[in-house]
Amino acid sequence: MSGIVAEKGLEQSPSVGKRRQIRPKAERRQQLIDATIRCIAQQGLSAITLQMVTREAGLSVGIANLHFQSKDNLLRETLRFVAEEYHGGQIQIMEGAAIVNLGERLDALLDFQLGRGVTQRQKMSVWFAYYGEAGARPVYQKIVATSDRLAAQKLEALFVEIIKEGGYAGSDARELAIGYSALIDGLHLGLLVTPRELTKRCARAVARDFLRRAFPLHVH
Amino acid sequence: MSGIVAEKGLEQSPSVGKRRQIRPKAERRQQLIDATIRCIAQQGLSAITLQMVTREAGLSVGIANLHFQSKDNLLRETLRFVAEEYHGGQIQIMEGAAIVNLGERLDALLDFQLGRGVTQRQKMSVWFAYYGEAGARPVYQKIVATSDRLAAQKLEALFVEIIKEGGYAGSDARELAIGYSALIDGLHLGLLVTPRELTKRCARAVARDFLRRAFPLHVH
DNA sequence: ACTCAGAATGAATGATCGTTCATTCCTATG
DNA sequence: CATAGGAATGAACGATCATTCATTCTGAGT
Repeated sequence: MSGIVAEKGLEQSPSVGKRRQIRPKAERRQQLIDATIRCIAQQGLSAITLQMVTREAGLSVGIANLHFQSKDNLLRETLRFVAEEYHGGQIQIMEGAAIVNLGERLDALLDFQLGRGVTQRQKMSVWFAYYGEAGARPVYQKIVATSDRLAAQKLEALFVEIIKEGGYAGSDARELAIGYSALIDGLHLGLLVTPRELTKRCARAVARDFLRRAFPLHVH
Repeated sequence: MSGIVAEKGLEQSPSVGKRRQIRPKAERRQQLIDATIRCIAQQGLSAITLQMVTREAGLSVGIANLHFQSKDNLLRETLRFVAEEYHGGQIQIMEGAAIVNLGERLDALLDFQLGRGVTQRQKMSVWFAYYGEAGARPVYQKIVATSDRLAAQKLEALFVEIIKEGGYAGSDARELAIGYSALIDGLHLGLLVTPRELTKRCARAVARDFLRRAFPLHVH
């Protein structure tokens, strides 16, 4: 169903495979993290329960504390996974040698950030669920900041190249990178909270418009 | 201390005024909403408790269910209050006749949205705490959408005027309004999650840069 | 085929939460 | 001053949660 994260649909079977299976630790951890993501997206971070997560994973309640020492730790590791997946995907595009043309690289980045897929909405929910708690929990701030910083640096470096290539005078790469990142975050928020009034198509157009005003020679 | 919302500091007294007071219903409701805002900002939405809120308000536990029928309802009304305060403030600036110059009106709007004050950070926490749950709770989406729609319309109308006055060809007011709103939201997010890497001064500069590129004759 | 390290289970525990409601105590009204 | 209406209280209750751990079961190594 979801395609990207969940490779196995075995544990969903309702009343058949009751036979317990022993699997390597890393696999179980990922299985629980995936279930946590689905639960947060469907029920919210404040309503999440270990019974809920383990049932979604098709496992028993005790296993969560076996592989992650506590519920808090499971939530932290889940955030770390989502953050690294999102920022890692961006970084891969930005420093990937596959695309030489800088304008096309911008396009690829935008496609990734506002790309389609049911998964995307799931991830957005998780993303902002943690952001919402970040104000009260410095641990979340720290986890996000770690991978966020790297992506921000790569984006700034890409903008530096583009500014140099296009000869855009009076443009500050750092300021533009902060602006673009904030814009994407804000569009994600709009897609999540008011999906009726902000279509994905419109969000893409808005982001593209930002880039066009900044780098007219490279976009469109 | 906080100036805008909390007018009364009487209930903070720790061990003195134990004498119970009877106050009008509307006042108690607001008192509880204010306490809820402070608690969410400090502890997070997922950790909030009625005992926590009522203690912060200097009242007994039962009073929350007396004035709001349930905890869920208290949280909903708190979100409604914050949303209307934020969007109402914007609308007041945008349709206020006090400022005739359109460029100055933009400045005032930006000052309001990225203005200083301890209160601001408290409100941002609450704001995103609810956004984080919006994916799983359609009620929150509805509450925010109600006041958000109005502010979005007013902003678009302001941009239409500015585009007309400045003769900015090829600019879509609706698209720009969506982009500007998203940018502000994203900057708020950055200020909340990575305050070390995004100063308020920098956020202002980024937002101003966006407006300058869109309306060069009106800004700076 | 046998064994055993350790993965997996789920009933039990104690803590905490939202909600209720019998009771207490203000205060407006006469 | 006396009184009634209702605002405010907080102990009590049932539900639910995270966490523990004695027990069961698996599967790779011999």
